[in-house]
This record gives sequence, structure tokens and C-alpha cells, in this order.
Amino acid sequence: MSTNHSLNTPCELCASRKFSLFSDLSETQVCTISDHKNLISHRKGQILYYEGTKPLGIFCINSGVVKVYKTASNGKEQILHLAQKGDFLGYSALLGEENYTNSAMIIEDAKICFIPKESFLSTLFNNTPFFKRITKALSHEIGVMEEKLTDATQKSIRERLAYVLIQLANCYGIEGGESQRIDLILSREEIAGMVGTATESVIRLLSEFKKDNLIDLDGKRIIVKDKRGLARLSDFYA
Amino acid sequence: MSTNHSLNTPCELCASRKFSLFSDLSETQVCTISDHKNLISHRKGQILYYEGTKPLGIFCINSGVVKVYKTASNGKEQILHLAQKGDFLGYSALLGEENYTNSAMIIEDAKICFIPKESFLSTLFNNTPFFKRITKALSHEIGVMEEKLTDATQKSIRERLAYVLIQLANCYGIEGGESQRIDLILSREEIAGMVGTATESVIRLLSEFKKDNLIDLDGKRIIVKDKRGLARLSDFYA
DNA sequence: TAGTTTATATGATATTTGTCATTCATTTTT
DNA sequence: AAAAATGAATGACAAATATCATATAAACTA
Repeated sequence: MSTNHSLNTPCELCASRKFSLFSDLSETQVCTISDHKNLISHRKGQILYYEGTKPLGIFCINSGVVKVYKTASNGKEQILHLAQKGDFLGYSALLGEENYTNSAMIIEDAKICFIPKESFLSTLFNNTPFFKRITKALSHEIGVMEEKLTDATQKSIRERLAYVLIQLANCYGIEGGESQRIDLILSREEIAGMVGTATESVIRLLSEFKKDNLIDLDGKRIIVKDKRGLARLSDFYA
Repeated sequence: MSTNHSLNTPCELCASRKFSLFSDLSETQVCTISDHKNLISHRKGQILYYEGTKPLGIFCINSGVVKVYKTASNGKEQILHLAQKGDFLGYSALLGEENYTNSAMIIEDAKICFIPKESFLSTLFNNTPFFKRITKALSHEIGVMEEKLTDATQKSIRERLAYVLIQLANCYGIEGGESQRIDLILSREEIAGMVGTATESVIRLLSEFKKDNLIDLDGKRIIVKDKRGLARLSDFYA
């Protein structure tokens, strides 16, 4: 990993802070953390951490996109979520006092700060509102996972893919009149990892969605043309 | 719900406390909680809470078994986990400051204490070790859910059913020489809800497992005869 | 730029799983 | 105890999805 102190924006000036769990830290506390952090890894393909290894701190994403995934026994990747600006990574392993339960890889060039365990935990334990905020995030995450599990067992691949496309459009969509261009390069294999299916199934369904005028394909890029139609198909009334 | 103060064992004398998250509360704190709790619902079939409703406190299971589940849009239940003696229910909704993300139903006659929100939270926020302990439990839960999600998308129904049977044998198994009798009445539909599949699929696979001498069926009861065989089949090297 | 590798796309096919229908067994109700 | 309702078991079938094979396109490398 490349560490670069000179590019190290202090947390107190960090633009992504207001989106993050740090948003209700006092100036002093932010500075304490800032003094100990390091700006690290930024290239696509770089691994932040591997499942099974010991967490030494947390990662705070300043820009870029990180995929958080588990490798199943059949070798396929299940993508648990995509993390972006303002998101924290690795605090659940730290607070659970266990090794990482998943791996994290940068999929879009990123600026990421690493905050060592000690300064993160001491700030946490000395600041009840911050601790509450983190706990709230953990609790919320459980609800999200319960939902994902239920969808995985009770919905079809078509429904799940449609839903993934809606979410991608919501997070990474660039407005263009009627349609939204998903501004994130994902391989078909990665999309399959998000849905939890085989790559070929994703390719086939994307072709079908295109034929049905729900989306357009431009190389790896996907343009969502009819979000409402996808929503109907996904059986999520969201 | 039936509330019965006379049967209200104080927490400080509760046998299930040592298994629970309360195990490192001080005597005084346990007593504070104890003074405010109520022993409630005990019959099979009773609902502790419904998804979407507002949590008013947490449940602490003294005895019995509770299924925690979500109802999917197709009407089927996805069982998230079975809770038993010493387990807490509903604290993630409380700490996440949101409505229940799942429902809970007693499936084996139970003694359950209800601790109101206020006394639980005030104890929590005034006792960092306890707060840490809860946070650790939440964090661990996330890892468990990640594993379940990955299994749901990457493993076959046969593998998942085999694994569920192993887990049930581990939790509720009564030793009988080579075999373990699962001492918990679950309908085929509920087992299907645990696995995340159709009831008929469970019935069919159980018949298959029986034919292959992995299990025996005695009415609703299941006897695990060859746990190692199930483990091989489940593709979990656990 | 040509050659090589990798990703995408599509077809053919097998397998898995779900759905519907029916029978049989077990509980529950009257 | 008889009748009714519910749950379990099984067969027949349909649908969804995975796998394997191959073709094409795109990306990378020498």
C-alpha cells in the first residue's frame, strides 16, 4: 500500500466528512483522529483487506468505490455491498473483536484514510454520541442484511437483477433526460456477484432487459431507460 | 399477552443470565433492570412483536424457543434465526432507532422477560463494558448474516438443508449413541423457511436423506444418524 | 499492429427447484 | 367416534437457472 502524508487532507477539512459517521464528532476529536490517520491505497484492483485477517484499524473512504465481498466455497464472489464516499469499512470486525468476515477491493480509483484501531476505539469509547451513532449504523446494517437474505431466498434472479440495476442507477446514475447512465464500471461477473448468480445468467437477462427496452447497453456501461418498469419487474414497491 | 409478576424471577437469580449478554452487569445494575422487567408471554404460537412496529423494549428469553423471521412479498417466511435461553431479542431495532425489521413468534413454550426501553438504554449508556458487549454482539451478527447470504446465493438447497440439520442437531440434539434426536418440533414449512425453499423441496430432500441413511424420521421429529455424512453433503467443513 | 488473452454474448442442454394435484396420515373439532 | 381440517408425502410437470461449448468482441501485450 502506498502511504502518502503530503496528500493527507486533515479530517477536519475533509469534504466527505459531513456524509460520514464522523459528522457528529467535535473539532477536537476529529483532530485527534486526523493526527493519526494515513491516506493510503488508491488504485483500482487494490485490496484493502482480506477475509480472515486481523483488523488493525478502520478505513474511511474519501472518494472512489470499494466492493466488499465474500468468497464462497465454489470460488464465486458474493458482493455484500459497494462502499463509497463517506463510508467506513472494517469497524464491525474491530468491534466484534474478530477477524475480517469479508474482503474489500477498490473497484474505482479511491482516496481512503486508514485510522488505527487505538485512536478510533479511544475516540469511540470517550464519546457516547459517536458510539451511539456507530451502534445505530451496525444495527441498521443487520436489518439490511436480513432483507437481502430474504430477497436472496424468495426472489428470482430476474427480480434481483432488476433491483440491483435500480440501486446502481440511484447511487451512480447520471441523469440524461428520461434515462440514467450508471457511471460505474462493473464486469458482468461482478454484477453476478451482487445478484448472487452465474455470469451467463446476468448477461442473458441484461440482453432480455435491453430487448424489452428497460435498459441500454454501451459496452460495460448500462443505461437505465425505464426505472419504473424495472421496479415493476423487481417486485419491490420501492 | 399475559403478564405475571408473581412468577417474576429476579434477574439476579435468573439461571439463564450467565449465558446472556447480562453476564457482565454488576449486581446493582441487574437489580435496576430486574425491578422494571415483566415476565410475559409463554405459549407456543404467541407473537412477541411484528415487523414494522415500534420497539418499546427488549425481550430476554429465559426458556423456550422463539423464531425470528421476515415475511417475504410472496407470503413465505424466511426464518432468520431461532432464539433460545439467554438470547436477547429486539435490541437491534431499538439501537437502530427504527421499527422492527422482523417478527418473532414463540415456537416452544417460553418464559420471556420484557425490559422496557428506558431501563435497558439507561443501563447500557451508563455501563461501557455492557455497551461494548452489546456492540460486539451486533457486530458478530453482521458477520453471521454475511455468511448466510453467501450460502443462500452460492449453495444448493440440498447443501443448505444438510447444514440446517447439523445446526439443529448441535443446538437441540439429544445424544443417543450414534445418533442425535432433534428435540424441537418444527413443521416442514418452518424448516423450509429456515433453508429458504419450498416446503415440498424439504419433504423430498428429507425423504432422500432418510433413504441414504443420513437421518431418520419419527413423525415431525428428525433423528440425525450421520452428521459427518451431512457435513460432507453440506459442503461446510465445519 | 499483430497476436494473445480476457470478457461478453449466445446457443444447446442438463439440472435444480418450484408449482400444482392427489393421496395418505395426523390433529382438531363437533 | 365421526367429520373436518391440516400437514406430510409423492408424482407429474413446468419453469428457472446453471453448465458447457463456442463464437464474437474488446482489451491488453509484445
